[in-house]
Order: sequence, then C-alpha cells, then structure tokens
Amino acid sequence: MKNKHKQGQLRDVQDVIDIIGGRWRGAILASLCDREKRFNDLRRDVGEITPRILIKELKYLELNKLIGRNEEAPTKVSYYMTPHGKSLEPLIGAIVAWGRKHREVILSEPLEVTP
Amino acid sequence: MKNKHKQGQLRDVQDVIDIIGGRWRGAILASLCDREKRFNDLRRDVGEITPRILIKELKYLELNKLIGRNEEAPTKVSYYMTPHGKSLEPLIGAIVAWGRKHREVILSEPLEVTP
DNA sequence: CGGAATCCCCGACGATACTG
DNA sequence: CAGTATCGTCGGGGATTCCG
Repeated sequence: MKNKHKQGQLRDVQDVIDIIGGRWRGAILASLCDREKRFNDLRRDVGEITPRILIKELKYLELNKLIGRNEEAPTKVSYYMTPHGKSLEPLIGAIVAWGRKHREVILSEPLEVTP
Repeated sequence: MKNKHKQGQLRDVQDVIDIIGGRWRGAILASLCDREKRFNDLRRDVGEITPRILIKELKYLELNKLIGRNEEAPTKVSYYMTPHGKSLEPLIGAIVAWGRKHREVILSEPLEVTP
C-alpha cells in the first residue's frame, strides 16, 4: 500500500525536522561545521543561548551521532562534527535552495490583508 | 563574511522547517499530493486532528501558496496542491532519503541506557 | 458540511544562581 | 571552564461546543 509507505516517509521527515528544526540546532551545527569548538566558544558563537539549553541540544545532537564530544580534561571539552553530521550539509543546501525560491514566490504576489 | 551568509541560510532553513515541520503539515501535504480533497476527507485522512487545528494548518499552507482552496459551494470546499506545493516533493524525497540513512546509523550501534 | 469561539493543559524554553 | 538545579513563563495544540 502506498499509504503505509507514506507513513514511513512522514516518520523520516519528522525525524530530520526534529534534528535541524529547533531554534538552536541549526545554528549549533553550522557553527561546528566550521571547525571544532569548546563549550563556551559555542555559547558565544550561537548567540544568546543559556548553558542549560546548549548542553541539552548538544546532548541531543550527540545522541543522534551528528556531533562528538571530546573531553581532554574536566575543564576542556570540545565538540565536533561527525562524518554523519557532515553528511547533512548537502541536504541543508537543498533546503536552503528551496527556501530561497519559496521566499520569492511568497513575495512575488501581494497578500490580502485581513479586513 | 561567511557568517552573515550562514545566517541567511538559517533563515531559509527555518522557513522550510516551519512549513513541513509541524505535526500535521507534512501529513496534510502528503495527503493532498495524492489528489485534491474536501475538508472532512482530509480530516479522516490525516488522522486524529481536530477541525480547529486542521483549518489553521490549511490557512497557513494556503498563505504560503502551497495549497489552494476551491469553494464551489458554501458546503463544498476542496483543497489542492499548487505547482509551488508540488515543487516540494523532490525536497521531501531528499529529506526522506537522509532520514532513512540516519535511522540506520542510529540503530547500528547500541545506545547506553541512562543509569 | 465547513468553520469559528472558548477554555485549558502541558512541555519546551529561558533566567538565574550554584557546583565540581 | 563545563555543567547542573530550580523556578517561572508562554504559547502551541487539543477537547469541546456552537454557528451559517
């Protein structure tokens, strides 16, 4: 049945959405994509994120094997992209491309304002 | 600066995420992808969604020109995919592909259970 | 049948302060 | 420096009910 197939696809989509969809995850991945970073570097890099949220997002991303954690010393921890994490880049590229096109479509026609 | 560029990309990603990321939007789009549907058809098709949420999601998708609304009579309204909406399909395909691969990666190694 | 109004709940997110 | 604990809030959904 095609419907069952579609259900499976939806699950996949939801998973991916969950990974890159949060307010911070995209930014974190983008930052780490550049190069490996330490906790507080990341904190500054990402913007105004609180440590609680940052550590939570990092754990999530680590669980999903998109990033790795490297604890050289208790006060020296680095996070880095895994190969799997890096494999996200082309996908992000495709999403960005469509998003750009989408913006054009939306802006190309006037919107009716609610009366 | 590369960072500014990345910020723009993040915006695009967030937009796309917003479109297909909700709990229902993906399912709605998938359902309409098949063929045009009436309100209550959609309601059954999508699962246990309440009318309030459905109408809200439909309006959002319509605003974003992904679907169209066709009111033949006050009691006969159909929704259908626009060409722009259909242009999402390849992107969804790419996302599904990555999601599938991701699932394999996640399942391929044992997870440590929290103590 | 298609849609709108009301009420409510819960879970994600945030600020702040503290510890190893 | 890296991470945790506690508390507060805020808003997206959901159930239910009613309207044209």
